[in-house]
Amino acid sequence: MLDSKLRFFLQKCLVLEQAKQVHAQLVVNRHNHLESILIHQTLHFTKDFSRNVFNYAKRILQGLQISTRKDSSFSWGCLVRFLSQHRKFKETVSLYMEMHSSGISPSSHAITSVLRACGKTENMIDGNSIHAQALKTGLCGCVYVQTGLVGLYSRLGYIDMAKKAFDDISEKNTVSWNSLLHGYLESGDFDEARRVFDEIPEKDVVSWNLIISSYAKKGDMSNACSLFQAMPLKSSASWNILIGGYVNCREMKLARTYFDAMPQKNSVSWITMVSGYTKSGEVESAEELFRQMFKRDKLVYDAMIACYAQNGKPKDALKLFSQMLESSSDIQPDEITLSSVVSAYSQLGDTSFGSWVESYVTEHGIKFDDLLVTSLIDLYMKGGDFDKAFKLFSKLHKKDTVSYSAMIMGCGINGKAMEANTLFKEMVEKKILPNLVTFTGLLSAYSHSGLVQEGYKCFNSMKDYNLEPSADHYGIMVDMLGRAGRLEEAYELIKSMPMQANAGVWGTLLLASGLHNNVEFGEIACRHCVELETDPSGYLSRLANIYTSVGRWDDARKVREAMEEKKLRKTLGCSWV
DNA sequence: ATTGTTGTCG
Repeated sequence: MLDSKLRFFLQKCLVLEQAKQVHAQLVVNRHNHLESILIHQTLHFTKDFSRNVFNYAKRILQGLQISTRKDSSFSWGCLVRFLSQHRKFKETVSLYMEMHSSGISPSSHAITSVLRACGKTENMIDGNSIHAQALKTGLCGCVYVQTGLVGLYSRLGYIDMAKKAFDDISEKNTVSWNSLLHGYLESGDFDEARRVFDEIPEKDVVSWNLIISSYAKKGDMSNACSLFQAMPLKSSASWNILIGGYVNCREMKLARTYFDAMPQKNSVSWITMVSGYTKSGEVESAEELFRQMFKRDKLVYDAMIACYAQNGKPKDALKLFSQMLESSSDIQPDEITLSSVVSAYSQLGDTSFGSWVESYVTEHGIKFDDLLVTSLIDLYMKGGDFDKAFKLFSKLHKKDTVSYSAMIMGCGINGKAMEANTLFKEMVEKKILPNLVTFTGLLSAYSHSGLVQEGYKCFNSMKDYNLEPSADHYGIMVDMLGRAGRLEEAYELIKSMPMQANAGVWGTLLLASGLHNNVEFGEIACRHCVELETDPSGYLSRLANIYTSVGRWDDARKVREAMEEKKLRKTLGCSWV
């Protein structure tokens, strides 16, 4: 009688404080066996992750004395599942291991949760041993556990093992089928995936979403779209997948069409659109959407801050960041937010923010991951704080193309050719492939140090890495040759460019011509600049200076007059070439 | 309970 009353009361138990009161009652009345249910209820009704609730539940669990093996297995399972549901995957695995070493046999809840966690963290080693434990404890007859195994092997790319686990399931449900489908898609076996999809007896919305998502990822939007139209019931995720597909193809107009047509937009829809506008550089459109958003979560802020940071608007990024800090207390920046913010500060050349981030991270228990460290390396290198940058660089768990490029780029800006060269050699030895940014850094390092021969060698070696020099790379070469006084050579290099030379490249030649008082190339360069830019006054005054420096006062005066009269560009262009 | 969609560094 009392049991059922308490049970009923426990179901109403939503908040930690209430749970504590009930717990006290249970202890007084020695209802130890109900404490497991209390743990379950408390965790079950905690929608957002709360460290307090978790610690509380764990404390009760450790204090359980007269509980049966079955009770504690159940409670541990609830706790493990709680962590997994709130995406604390590393902790999920360690809690499971703690349970295992306490001699508690796992429940099916615990096994499925920990399998999921292993899948998400790509932890095959623990995944395998958990598989073995499931076999030993006889839980491999449970569909959920078996499906969990299919999911684990699918996610980690062991499609043969996934298939084997799938075949072992006697009563396959749709989730089992979907997990297998996911496996074939993940392993890139698209034909088999399509066969599995067609074979699924009762396709649900996830089955459709999986196959549509794979078409969208391949960029095959016509198939993605026709399947989308064919599916009987669409979820928000279905729409988001389609929108995401168009975003990946830079088809922002179409993405917007579906976004506008979508009946129930969720946060993912908005973020997908904002990040799409970010990649295509349409900052105003992103802003427009951001303004329209009624409820902004952390990820939306992250997306918008990244939008500003990636599109050369660091001040706007910082403004939004401080707005985010002020807006509400439950939105807390994490390592992802901070890496965009650091990138903004880096563009402003403000190194002082680095120490703020470093203390903020330790104070708030934010993960200091390689991505955030890389953005700090960039900040310190650009600001000339090489000691800090090198220290962080050595602390990276895994050095990759981006972190090496950040280092080399910093060397380039600061004219450290030796260091850049050493870093480059190091990365080649480690088989880390350089990319266009790496070479931008290297070339500018050589250019700043006047190492023309090295620069040429480097420029020519780009094709060995299947890299096509961009206009910027040509620009650096022109700068290097120009500074060395090899203007003719620089001009020839520009003429050999496979793409149209931009105003930046010609402007570099103009600058170099001024450095060496060379009228011939100064005129050529200036003519091109005037053609390419709307406001030519800067270029014209440079040319005028060149005329002055060689004593051609008349020409200098003509150019200056023309500038003031604001004559049409065309007229100007013809008058002195 | 197990599956699908979103944000970060050069």
